[in-house]
Amino acid sequence: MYKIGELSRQTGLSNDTLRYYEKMALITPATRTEAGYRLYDESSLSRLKFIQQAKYVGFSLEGIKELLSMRLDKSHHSCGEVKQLTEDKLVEIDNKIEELLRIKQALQVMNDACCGGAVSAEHCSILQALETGEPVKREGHL
Amino acid sequence: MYKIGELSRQTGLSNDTLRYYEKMALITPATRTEAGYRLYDESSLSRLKFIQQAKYVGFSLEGIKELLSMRLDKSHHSCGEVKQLTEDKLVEIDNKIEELLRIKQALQVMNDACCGGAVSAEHCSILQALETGEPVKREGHL
DNA sequence: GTTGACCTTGGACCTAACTCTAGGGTTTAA
DNA sequence: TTAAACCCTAGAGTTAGGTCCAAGGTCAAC
Repeated sequence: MYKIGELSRQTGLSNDTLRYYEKMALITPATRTEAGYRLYDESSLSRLKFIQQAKYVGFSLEGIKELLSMRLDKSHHSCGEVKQLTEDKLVEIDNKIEELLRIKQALQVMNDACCGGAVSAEHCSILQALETGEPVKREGHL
Repeated sequence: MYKIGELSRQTGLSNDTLRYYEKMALITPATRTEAGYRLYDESSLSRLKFIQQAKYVGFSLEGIKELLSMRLDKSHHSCGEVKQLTEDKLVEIDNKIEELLRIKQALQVMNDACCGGAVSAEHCSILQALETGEPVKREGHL
């Protein structure tokens, strides 16, 4: 049985974060000492490893809570249910990527059109593009 | 001169958002009526269009503040300064995209390995992968 | 028997960009 | 003259995922 500091060392999560996860109902200490100290066992540790892994692949704490409930009661959940969660997450990630690519594209066009030199920004094509919403073809002084 | 509601209609931003931008020092009404009503002119409108465009290409309000100060005093800023901002933003976007691609890749591997059927999640490869941090090659029952 | 490391709680604070509320004043049209 | 539509302010609330703080209890070593 570990106290919170030991679990913190094992997982790399701070004491505060562990208590926060408890408040969010992601983990619970196996028991408490008479003095009220949290005591954790191996299952807490494996649960936390699971949580960290799920975080690493982009799940929010809410999503992780769902995953954990399926993990805890595997026999009453199907592969399909679990896979739905990862598929939803994949769609979400794809949308974010697409949005970022849109932004990147727009920025890139503006950026490429600008000379970037020490010349005054008077005719800067970036500022002009932001002004109009239209990409500028090429800077006049080039 | 428009009152705030009119500017709101012109820009699609809420009154609250306009007042918020003012508090963040992004805009200022040209003047006020005796009763204290904000009155805006064309320059406020063009400034807001600029802000909206900059937002659209991923700038934060802080970043926009920098852009605005260069826009306001173009002769004392160089193209290079402006371009630096867009280049920094591009790097930031690229990093975010890369992180999302990493996540997507990890999720995709897990997701592809799972049968996703109505079968019990007892041996679900997704749950196993989250358990171990190792992708599972193929589900046993396949 | 006291120092220092550890643990407890409740609650405040952080970021970013709003959004909403309460309580009140103004303008306009019927 | 009154009702609707508009405007004002200050300040609280929202989201996610923590982080920090104060005030205090516990435990081990020296």
